[in-house]
Amino acid sequence: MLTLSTLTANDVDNVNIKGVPISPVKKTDAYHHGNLRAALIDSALAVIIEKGAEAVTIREVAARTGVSHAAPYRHFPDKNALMAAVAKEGFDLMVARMRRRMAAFPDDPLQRLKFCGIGYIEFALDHPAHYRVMFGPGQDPLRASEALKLSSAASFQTLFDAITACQAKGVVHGGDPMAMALSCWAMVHGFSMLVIDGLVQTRAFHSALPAMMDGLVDSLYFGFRPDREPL
Amino acid sequence: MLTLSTLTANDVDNVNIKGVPISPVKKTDAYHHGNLRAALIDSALAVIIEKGAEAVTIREVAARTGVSHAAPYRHFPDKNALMAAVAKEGFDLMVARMRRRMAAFPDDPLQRLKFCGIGYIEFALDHPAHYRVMFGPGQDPLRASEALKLSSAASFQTLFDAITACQAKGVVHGGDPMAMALSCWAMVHGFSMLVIDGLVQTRAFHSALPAMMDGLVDSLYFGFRPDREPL
DNA sequence: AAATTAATGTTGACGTTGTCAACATTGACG
DNA sequence: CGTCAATGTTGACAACGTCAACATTAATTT
Repeated sequence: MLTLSTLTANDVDNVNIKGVPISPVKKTDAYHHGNLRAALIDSALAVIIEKGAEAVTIREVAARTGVSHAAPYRHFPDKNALMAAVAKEGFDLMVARMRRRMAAFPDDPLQRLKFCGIGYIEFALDHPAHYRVMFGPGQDPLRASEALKLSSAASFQTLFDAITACQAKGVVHGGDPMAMALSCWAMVHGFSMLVIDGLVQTRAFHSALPAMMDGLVDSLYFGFRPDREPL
Repeated sequence: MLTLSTLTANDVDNVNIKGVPISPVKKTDAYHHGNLRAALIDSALAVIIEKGAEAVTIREVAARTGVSHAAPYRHFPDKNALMAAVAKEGFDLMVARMRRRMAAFPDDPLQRLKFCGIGYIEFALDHPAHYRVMFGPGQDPLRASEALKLSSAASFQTLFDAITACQAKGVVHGGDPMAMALSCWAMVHGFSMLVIDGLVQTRAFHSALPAMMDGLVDSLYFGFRPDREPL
């Protein structure tokens, strides 16, 4: 869930107060912005964080960036293209987070797999606005740009590679790695979405998030069979 | 993924042809519709199926129902309330599907749990438009009506009860049923969302959906440990 | 049966949206 | 210095969500 406590400094461009209309940011009286495309993406993300992806408007994003309402159309064919750029950035950041978490265990593939998944969930919960855009209904993978497809595929590929590395070491069973990767992905994606949408908190789960994540790991490694060793 | 082959008769109110503007349905020249609230929900669902939840407009829904653009405001305070009504209906249908699947195994709690999850996924994949609205960003659980909260909670409760029944019979391990229910829910929700959003097909998974579901069940029951019996 | 009230529908309007065309400004290039 | 391309602005359009005021009809009360 997006709360002030889950925000990081990297998430926030600025903060507006409820009921106070935004004053357009005046850029430095120069006609050419110089880096408008990137600035628009940053502003869009700020609006997503504050108000949700569905509240983003091209006009507000332009105003926050200090340009007129039609300027974005010089850098993005339409609104959806701007949102797709936000999504691509999110995938790149998420893969970086997954890989950084894995890097702490260079010689232990099972831990690498575990922290690959933990990195995924941490990113999603630290950047719920980004995550919602990355996996929102507005993103049709069949119409995505090649750049976005590559960024999106990298997250699954990272997970898949972590599983095949475990199989090579013999620390997981030797079944179909695609099916195993799908199970992992479904689990981490489903959990992330449920928490972001506030569906977990509303059921008063009594565990902290780390304990919930441990529960997911436990379920995936040991399964539900009654004859397993207790955690 | 929404295709003509996955639609059921219950999904479709009518079908429009691309490029052909909708002609407003003229109702029977009566001033009072008589059942407008339900008709608006049906029309909204039809638009969601055809164009996606984000393309729904109050004006188009009203036109398809044969009333003026302001008539919906006599039955719903705003657009989001209409979408929430669509979501509630979806939860009710989903829980009915889950329970109907479970009913085939009155004396086998493990099969009941398995088919509870399968019923969940089947509903989501048979009714992707409904499912997207049910779990979309537009639905804030903290602001949901009591009716919607109850309908939403019923799906989790059904899953939770299936797990505690398994524990009572000793066919799953005796850990925290809440954590186990969360793992199940994350798995079925994540899988459903990934398929609906087209993220699974684009990775060329070579299994049919039933085999994919078996893979999820396998992962959740047996886990990834290498010392388990092969499926 | 008539009058009154409530429910429900319509018309028109407003502010905002996404997006486009035409024009304006400035940086890059020859 | 002139030309061109990139990029920004202004203004306009159709459509949106939602509201107020009005219109119609069903239900209720007298």
